[in-house]
Amino acid sequence: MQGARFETVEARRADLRWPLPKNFAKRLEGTTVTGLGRRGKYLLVDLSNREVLIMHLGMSGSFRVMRDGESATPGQFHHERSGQRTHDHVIFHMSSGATIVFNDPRRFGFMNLVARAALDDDPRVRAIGPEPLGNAFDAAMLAAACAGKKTSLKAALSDQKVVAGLGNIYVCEALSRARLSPKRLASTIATRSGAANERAKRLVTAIKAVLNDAIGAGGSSLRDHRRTDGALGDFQHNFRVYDREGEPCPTPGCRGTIKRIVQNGRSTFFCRVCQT
DNA sequence: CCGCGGGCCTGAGAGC
DNA sequence: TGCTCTCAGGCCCGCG
Repeated sequence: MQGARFETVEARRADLRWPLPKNFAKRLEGTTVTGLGRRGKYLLVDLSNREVLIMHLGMSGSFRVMRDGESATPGQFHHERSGQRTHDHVIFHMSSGATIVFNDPRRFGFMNLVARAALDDDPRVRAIGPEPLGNAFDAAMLAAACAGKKTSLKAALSDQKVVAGLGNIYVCEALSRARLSPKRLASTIATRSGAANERAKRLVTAIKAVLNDAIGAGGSSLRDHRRTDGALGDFQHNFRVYDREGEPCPTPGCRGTIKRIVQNGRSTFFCRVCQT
């Protein structure tokens, strides 16, 4: 997409999580992509008309990139009926010859167009916390964001204002690696004590490591996630706790069993023995 | 202000 | 076979 022009845009369904903006396809057609970026889980496409295309995958969204006449291998996708993929809601035909297909069975994803200048003032975008893989994200920064929070560590890490980009899987996995309980009060990694500082450091190290490992493995394909070439990610095979209720804890020397509990309406997987 | 529960959607899998 | 029920990678909204 970088440097290419939108030649044709197909909006096959206008009702994603929210309605697509007025004249969505027409506003995109003819513009050129001047930059591609991301903030937290928001995908940002800078356009030559000074607008930004904002996209979010929600729970089940994925992008497929095809070049020239390439088509999907039969059976490569879920949601395929008699050769036709269902839930292909938006299709970008680019001047580079690439076709980008947005597929989203549950339609919790969305797309929007806003003026570039307005984006920086958008309260939602402004509220997004630090990028976890950035150099600025360290124990002190995480501790500051957790200070005074009267909520669980699990809920704090899931809060995009505390740190950007962590979802249910990677919060569970980071807490497992850091050997911290998801039920622990978030503020207990932020008090002015050596122990709290140690916990914050361990957690930051774990967050960065799990994200780097997952990215290296192409992400976690539980159901809908695909890489842009259609291939499955592999990180689901490396989960320590997520979706592993009843299995032995993988921590060396730990005799615990992975438990599933519900926090804030979401499943949490963890080991009560080594995660304290 | 904060935290919580419900809602938005479709599909897969379990149990009967 | 087919029904009902639960659960799923996220986020917004209204309520207390």
